[in-house]
Amino acid sequence: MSRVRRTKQREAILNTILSAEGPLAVGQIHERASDELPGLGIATVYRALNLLLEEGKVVVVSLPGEERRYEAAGIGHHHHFRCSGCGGVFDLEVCPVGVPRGTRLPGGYTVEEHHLTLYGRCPACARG
Amino acid sequence: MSRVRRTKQREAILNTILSAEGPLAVGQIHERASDELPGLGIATVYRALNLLLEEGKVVVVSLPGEERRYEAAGIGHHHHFRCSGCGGVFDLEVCPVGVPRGTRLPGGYTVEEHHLTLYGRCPACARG
DNA sequence: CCTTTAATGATAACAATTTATCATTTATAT
DNA sequence: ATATAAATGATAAATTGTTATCATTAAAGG
Repeated sequence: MSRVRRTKQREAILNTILSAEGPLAVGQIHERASDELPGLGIATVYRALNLLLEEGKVVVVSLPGEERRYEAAGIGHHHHFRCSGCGGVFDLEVCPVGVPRGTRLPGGYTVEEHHLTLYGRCPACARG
Repeated sequence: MSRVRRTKQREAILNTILSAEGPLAVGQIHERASDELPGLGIATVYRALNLLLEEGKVVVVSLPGEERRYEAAGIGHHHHFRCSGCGGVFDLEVCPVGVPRGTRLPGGYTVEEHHLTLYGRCPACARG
């Protein structure tokens, strides 16, 4: 008996996420996947995202003060850049944080993880 | 003519924020200030916070995926530690981020600001 | 001590985001 | 090709967080 079916909606949604320059918000996913599949319902996007999360194919990315975004799972430790011009969020490869796991900070705080967001201008917005 | 009045509610709310170990969520502010002033309404907390923001006495702090928090203004550039044990958020003095303003990253991104959150165990939760 | 009116507390109203409902469509095993 | 039930799209409903409303309370200047 089959359980989960393969549909063009889910395919379009996953493709959108996999080909993105960084994590996307639900509205962005809906917009972009709708280009490929006009008429796509927003509820379908939410359902597909929850399924992809359960399957471990996608992870949630939260930036401070912003709505949830979604990006492909398995791209390892990385951080994000938020452009103050276009509002876009991009994956970065650099990790300029000098606090490895296990570091004990003054005050007695033991660091297990960190979350960094860089803000500034992306190349396209740099001249504007 | 007097404009803004000095009330015990606002005083309790500001005291709560000034004496906190880090930024507090609205609910926490309400709880703590209610200890000093039983019966305090949640709407009053919101109103006081908006006033304090306008006056520049308080600033908003957002951690990834969490509701807004509020802390005293004027404590300069700093970051936050979030304890995975008690859920508390604490101010840190360290800034272990090696990306000064103006840095140009590979990919052409120009950094203007950064936002760091460290996760781990606070001293009190370290043994638990 | 009065008077004025800003502030409060309770709660309804809003706004934004996510989930539930349900009739219809469609993937897929036979 | 057909039957079955998962998936979809439209929309209502539920959540969560914040603001507006309004009768009552209480700062604070005279």
